[in-house]
Amino acid sequence: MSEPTEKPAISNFIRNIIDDDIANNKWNHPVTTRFPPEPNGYLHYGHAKSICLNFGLARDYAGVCHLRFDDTNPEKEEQEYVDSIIDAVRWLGFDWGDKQFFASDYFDKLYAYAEFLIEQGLAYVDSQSAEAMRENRGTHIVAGKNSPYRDRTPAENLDLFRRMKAGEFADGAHVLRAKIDMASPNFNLRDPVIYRIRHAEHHRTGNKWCIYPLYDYTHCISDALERITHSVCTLEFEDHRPLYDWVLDKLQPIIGWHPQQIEFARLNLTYVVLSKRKLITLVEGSHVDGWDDPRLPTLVGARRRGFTAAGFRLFTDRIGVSKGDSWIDMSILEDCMREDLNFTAERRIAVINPVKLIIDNYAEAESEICFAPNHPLKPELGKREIMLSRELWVEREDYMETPSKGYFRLFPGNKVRLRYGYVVECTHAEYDDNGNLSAIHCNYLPETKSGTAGADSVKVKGNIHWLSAAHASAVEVRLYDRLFAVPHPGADDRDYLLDINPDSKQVISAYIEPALCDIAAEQHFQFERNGYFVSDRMDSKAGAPVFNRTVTLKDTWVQKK
RNA sequence: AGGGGUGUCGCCAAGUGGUAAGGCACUGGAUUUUGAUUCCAGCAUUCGUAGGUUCGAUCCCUACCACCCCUGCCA
Repeated sequence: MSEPTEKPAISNFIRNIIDDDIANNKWNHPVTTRFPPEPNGYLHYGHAKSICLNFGLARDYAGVCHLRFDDTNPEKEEQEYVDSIIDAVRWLGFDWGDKQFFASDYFDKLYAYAEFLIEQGLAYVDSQSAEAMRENRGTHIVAGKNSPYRDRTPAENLDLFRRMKAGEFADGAHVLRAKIDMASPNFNLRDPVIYRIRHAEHHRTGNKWCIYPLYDYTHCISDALERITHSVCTLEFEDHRPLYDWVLDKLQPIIGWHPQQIEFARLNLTYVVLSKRKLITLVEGSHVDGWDDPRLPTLVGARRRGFTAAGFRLFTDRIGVSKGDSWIDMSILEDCMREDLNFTAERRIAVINPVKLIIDNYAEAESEICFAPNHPLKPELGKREIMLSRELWVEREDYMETPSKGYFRLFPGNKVRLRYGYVVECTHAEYDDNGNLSAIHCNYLPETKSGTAGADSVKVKGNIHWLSAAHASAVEVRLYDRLFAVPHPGADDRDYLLDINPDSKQVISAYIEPALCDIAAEQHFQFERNGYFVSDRMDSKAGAPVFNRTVTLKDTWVQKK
């Protein structure tokens, strides 16, 4: 077994473009990408794809990837989100050195370039109302109408624009528009607004500005100023590329750099929702326990769930990148987490759904030590001691009064191994007044202790985990499952809230090895035969960890049933 | 007077005028004190459909079909 490494990347359309550019020495500049979030919310799995893609490209081509906050909308953006985004990208394992920028860093330049466009007759101040502008924009089949203000002179525009900046006008009184083509079949070119008046405090520039540039104008210029070579964004910006190119073409004389915008298909994942609007509803409607709920597809949630950065990187490589709309099944992500955790996580024992197993021929007062390896793939991690005694906790699912075909665990007359301990033969079980299983009885075979010469003298198929009832500790464990019960929540205009999986969170008390009580927060373990768990980084307390189930182990037995 | 994209195995995804990579899933079989892991083998005569060009087409041409995106002073 070797460490799961991220394989050499296979060809994709973005790499092909970069390879060509390098072959042609197009840039004479290191490959430079950027991850450009707007700090107005929490990052989710979809962002992880973009982050791994952009930073991965920079890493593979020995270039750099900038982290740039697209903070041009003062009404929505907050420092809190900036901080959480920084945490998330770092957590995913990437580093951007001093290449951290804000679009708001460029407000002065953006403004100066706007004056340049006005002077060139390429932008004008429009004083129509928002409604009038919408009406005059036209439709799919009708060309837009020119604004009555479209022919203002550069001098008049300059004067108005400067007064907009000076705060002489109310919000919405005027906008600055690029003068392109109101009849263009591409709406983005029907004289797009590039500046609007907003008397609002900005999280970084405070009250310095009351006019703010819009995305299409800001993004391309920010890219160019940072000498980005490949500006990778999602498909819905394909229609914006002509505008991206228009702005940079017009500004070529003063900026002299023109990155290539490349669009890829955003991530679609089954069994979750990724739209910001829906995530907000889930949080505000208390369908989940906040933005870092382990069931939510946010990165803060993923981290609490026990998902790992390496797992996300593996996932990104595994799903590839293309321009085709596609749906990735949640099982792919879960499997990536298993693959990482299988190598990474130490093994421990926990009994999640306990029932007593009584070894009738084991002396009541007695107990003994058994040894369990901490990681079957890494013997260098050593072994730990586990106490065995007469009364044990085992999983309810490990007993069947009348076994179904192929079942090879506990049932009367059958032998199984108590993992790392003895082979026992099941004799009978007890039931309470309600008919529920209350205890299982067995006898052990003293010569079969694991690690002794006679260990293999009796061959058994079944192998179950257990904990000494007298020694085990009880802790809170949260069993998480997929948030939605169907692959495509809300498909066919159904209310997606109706598709929520009612059993996505189960809080239970489970038994664990006593030493586990002292572990630190955010430690990953495989609870043998149960799955991967992590000590919750928010709710664990000294001596009293809380465990979150990250993902179960693959189980071909339940599949067969 | 609409425009921009995408269609290759169940799910992703390479490829490209010379006869369909890879991964995941799945199915066998081996190993296994986790029904896990690991290992080995199998898994598209076919590339949305129909025509055309060509010795040869998934690739070029034509038409058609399906799906996604676009009329914020959001990003």
